[in-house]
Amino acid sequence: MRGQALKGHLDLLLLAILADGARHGYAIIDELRERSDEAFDLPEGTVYPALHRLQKGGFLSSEWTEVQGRRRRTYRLTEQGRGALGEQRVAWNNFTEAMSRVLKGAAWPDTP
Amino acid sequence: MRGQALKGHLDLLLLAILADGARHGYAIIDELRERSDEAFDLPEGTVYPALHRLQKGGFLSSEWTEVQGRRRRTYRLTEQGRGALGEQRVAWNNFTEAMSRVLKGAAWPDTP
DNA sequence: GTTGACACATAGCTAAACATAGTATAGATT
DNA sequence: AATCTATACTATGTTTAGCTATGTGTCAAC
Repeated sequence: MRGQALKGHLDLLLLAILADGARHGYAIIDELRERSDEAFDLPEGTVYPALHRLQKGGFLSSEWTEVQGRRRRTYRLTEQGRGALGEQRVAWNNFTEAMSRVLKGAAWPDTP
Repeated sequence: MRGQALKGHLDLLLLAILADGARHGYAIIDELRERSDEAFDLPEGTVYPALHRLQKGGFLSSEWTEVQGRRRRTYRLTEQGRGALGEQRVAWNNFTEAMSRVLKGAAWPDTP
């Protein structure tokens, strides 16, 4: 996927993944890749800072766990995060609808 | 509409508007606002630099016209711009489909 | 003992949307 | 006459957020 498409929509993706249950960062990356059919193959440098930002904003909580010698930081949605997910879903729907209205008006270059 | 949602999708919008015929910057802003039902009310500081960027990239051509004492720079799609519009439409579809796949998996906070 | 998957962190770059301000004309309002 | 509003473009600077790059460390496999 071309790079900057998900600008501004990454938070929604992360919140949506975590709405299905608490996960650690690496697992979130995996699941994003799988659910999107490889479309979203996000680098760690994208996801980890975003998770930190969301936690700082109060949308996520986290705790350290240790699994077979490997430390993991497991994130889960807060109440506020659940609310934000709902809002961002609505915003996403509004956005795509506005996009379609604009795109619908335009002539298709490939179809005469 | 919340500001930064269209990050990375503005070019597609501009190309789509211009696919219906040549227009000058201010008219593009107007039509974007109308077609989107006020959702996209973009400031000039967003649109004009984007038009310059698209022209610099070879996707648009422009010429000065004078209408009732007011100078206008009228933009039109180049052949390359028409191609880019097609590509970006496909990319947009892929993007929204990937988003829905991720969002579909997630539990809705409002619906039990 | 080196490679590769797992798992996290962060300093710094960059692009792009946006804020802000400035220039200038035309027409309506005061 | 003066001011305001809409029209129309330009330039400068800020900010945000995704990404690159790099570093740390564990474990299993080869």
